[in-house]
Amino acid sequence: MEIRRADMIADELEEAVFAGEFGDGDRLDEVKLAAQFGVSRTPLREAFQRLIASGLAEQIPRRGVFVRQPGPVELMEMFETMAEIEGVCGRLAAMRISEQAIDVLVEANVRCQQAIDNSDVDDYYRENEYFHHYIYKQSGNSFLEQEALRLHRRLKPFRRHQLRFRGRMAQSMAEHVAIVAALKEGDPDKAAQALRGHVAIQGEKFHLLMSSLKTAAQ
Amino acid sequence: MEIRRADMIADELEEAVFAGEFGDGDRLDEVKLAAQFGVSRTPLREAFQRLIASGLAEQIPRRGVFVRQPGPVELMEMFETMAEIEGVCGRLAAMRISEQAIDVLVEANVRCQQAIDNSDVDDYYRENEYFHHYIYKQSGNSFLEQEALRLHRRLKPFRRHQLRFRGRMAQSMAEHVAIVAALKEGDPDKAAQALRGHVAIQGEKFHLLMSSLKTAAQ
DNA sequence: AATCTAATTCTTGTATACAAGATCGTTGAC
DNA sequence: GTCAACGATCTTGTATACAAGAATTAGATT
Repeated sequence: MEIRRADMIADELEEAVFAGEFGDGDRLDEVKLAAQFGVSRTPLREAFQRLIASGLAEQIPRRGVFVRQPGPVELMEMFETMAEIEGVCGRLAAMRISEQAIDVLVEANVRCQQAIDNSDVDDYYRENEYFHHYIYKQSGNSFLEQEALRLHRRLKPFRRHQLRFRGRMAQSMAEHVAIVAALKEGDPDKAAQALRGHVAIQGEKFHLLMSSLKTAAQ
Repeated sequence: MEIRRADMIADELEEAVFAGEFGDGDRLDEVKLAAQFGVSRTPLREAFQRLIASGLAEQIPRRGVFVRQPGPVELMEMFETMAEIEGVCGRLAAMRISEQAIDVLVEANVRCQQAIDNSDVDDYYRENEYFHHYIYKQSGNSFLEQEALRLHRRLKPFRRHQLRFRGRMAQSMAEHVAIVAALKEGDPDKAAQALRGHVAIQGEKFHLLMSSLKTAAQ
């Protein structure tokens, strides 16, 4: 399907920006990157337009394209927005979720718990992601689901570190259980609140995020 | 600032898609549009990438770029998402808004009421937009604000018709008053609910939207 | 030494050229 | 008459060429 070099380059560049391979303000050098990817400038420039439209880079006419990494303030705003959007997904899901779908979430939580028992952070991470994505879907609103996925993906690199701390997985797990309970009750406000609280950056998590930012900035 | 023809073309094409000048599935013909804009294919293809990244068009490799107009289902989903996001803005604004900012909203509502008294739909529309945008800003989260503005803008062409019906402006006005009251009280849940209800498509509005869709589809 | 200026070099933005896949129409077989 | 195969034509994707604005450097002037 994806025969266009430009598309693949856009994906790779996006990945590179997410991975922090470019710092804030770095210029995306057309000729250097063209040489690196072994193509001409044309497909690169098309790829750039995608990054720009996604807010990953900024273009200054006649000067070039510069990557835009979120600073601490924007990052907090993004996390707050994510928390609120997850809350919204929970609100809608509480009204629409089926019994079978609840069972799926329960099973996902079982696998989460197993990952904790095995102290397998990567596995927990994967199951946790599945849990959240599944709730997005249960909002019954695929437009909202896509928006949630988009933001979730954008924040992924910054969320990574958060679980690797004493007690975080267990607490996160307990919150998952509360979320499922609220969904099972069909209580929209309770589900929204549970998800908001689960995702929000507060207390200890704030400091973890900030310290991870400093190491990433180097 | 905007010296790039590609940027201007992207803006114009976006506007054209919003205005419904292209139907769902219409192919964006590179050579025809290039002739129309009086440029070569290169800047056009860069502009396309922006539309694609914004979800306004879809690219099928080696086949072309096709505009993607939301159907009734997606449109309902978008309006529901808008309602929820406005609710979120209201929730946060209720916790953060200042006295002065509330005064600004009160004044905006006065102008709205004047527009109603003059039966000036366009003026009401403009003031209404200002009211909503101002609430986005009062969320104190500029990332969320931008997301809200983006979706608001996307839905603009479909919202246009809704006000042109008997009693809609008056009811909308009453809801504005209730929203400001909830914000003044500093009650997040009440503000959220008021905004959700104000924006949501329900009852009569649903039929208006659907009928406007049919006329637009021709 | 510092600064202003002019010439050179680099980089971006757009046009054009070319290669390869997709579309369409025609012909021929059944 | 239908369908399949083939060729002509069109369209896309990428490379290259060229023009113009930006950055840089060297030189002249104070």
